Amino acid sequence: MRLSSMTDYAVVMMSAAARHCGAARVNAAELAAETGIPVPTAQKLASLLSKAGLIRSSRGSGGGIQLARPAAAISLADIVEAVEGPIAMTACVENGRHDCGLEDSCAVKPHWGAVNSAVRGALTGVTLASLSQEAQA
Amino acid sequence: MRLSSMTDYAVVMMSAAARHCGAARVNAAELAAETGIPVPTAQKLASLLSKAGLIRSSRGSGGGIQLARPAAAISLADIVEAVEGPIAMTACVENGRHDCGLEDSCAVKPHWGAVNSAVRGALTGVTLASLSQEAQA
DNA sequence: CATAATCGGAACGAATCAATCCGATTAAGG
DNA sequence: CCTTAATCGGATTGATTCGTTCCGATTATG
Repeated sequence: MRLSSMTDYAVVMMSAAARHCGAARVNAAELAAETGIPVPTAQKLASLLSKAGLIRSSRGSGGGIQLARPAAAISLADIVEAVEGPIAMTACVENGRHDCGLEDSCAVKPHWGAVNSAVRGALTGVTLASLSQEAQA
Repeated sequence: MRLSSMTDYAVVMMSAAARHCGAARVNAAELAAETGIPVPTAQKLASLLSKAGLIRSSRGSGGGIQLARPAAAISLADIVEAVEGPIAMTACVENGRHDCGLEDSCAVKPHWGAVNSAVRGALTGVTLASLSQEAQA
C-alpha cells in the first residue's frame, strides 16, 4: 500500500516541470538538479512519462521536455499509471496472470474491481495543479 | 500501487474465517487448506492479525482463531494496516525517516496527507462482510 | 557535413519481500 | 501433578523486484 520511489520521484519531477511551464523547454538534467533526483533516474522517468503522453520531449541540442497538458488536466492517477502500469490492487485482476491457485473458488476476487475503482477515484481527484500549489502551512 | 501478496492472502484468510464465524474456533491449518494458502504463511498471518486485534487466538490443543469483531465492523483498511503497517503513500510521512534529500524544498510533501486520507477512506468503506458475500455474477 | 547534446533501451547491483523452519508457550487430558 | 498435543513467536534462507547506472541511436545546430 505504498507507491514506489520511482512514482514518488515522478510526482516531484512533474511538479517541478509544472512550475517551469512558462519556459518552453526544460531538460531533464535541470529538473534533476532542482529536485535532487539522480540524473539517470530523471532521464528514465522522462522516457516513461513521454511514452504515457504526459509530457512532450524535444531532442537535439536545446531540447527538453514540457507538459503535454495543462497541470489541471493531469491527475495523480495518470502519473501512477504511467510509471507503475494499471492500478490493480491484486494480481488476480491482471490480464493473463493465473497463478493464484484459487481462481474460481476465491469469493473475494469479484469484489476487487470496486476497490480498484474507489482507489483510482481517490487518486484521480488530485490534480497536478493542486500538488504544485505552495503549502498553506 | 499494489498491495503485497501477504495482504492479499490476509484478506482471503479473513474472508474464510468470516464464513466459519459460527464455528467457535478454527485452526490456521484448516483455513490454509480451504484457501490454498501455504500453512507457514497462514500461521504468520495469524500472528499479525492477532497482534492487530482483528482475531482472537486460543492456544493449546483444540485451539484456533476466530474473528474478534463482527465482519461488518472490520474494514479493508484494518487488514491492510495490520499486515503492511500504517497506510502511507510516500516515505516522507513516515515518522523518523528523513532520507528524502529534499525535505523542506519539496513542495509536494504537504499534500500527501490529503492523498493518504482519500485512499484510506476508500479502503475503510469496504467491509469484510461485503467481501464475504457471494458474487452476484 | 561535422559536432554536440539529447532521448531511448539494456545490463548490473542492492534491497525488500515472500516463504520456510525451529524453539517457546499454553491448555487439555490422563 | 505430569505428559501430551497443538499452537504462537521469531529468526534464517532464497528469490523476485526495484533502483541505479551505463551505452547506443537520434536530432537540431553551427
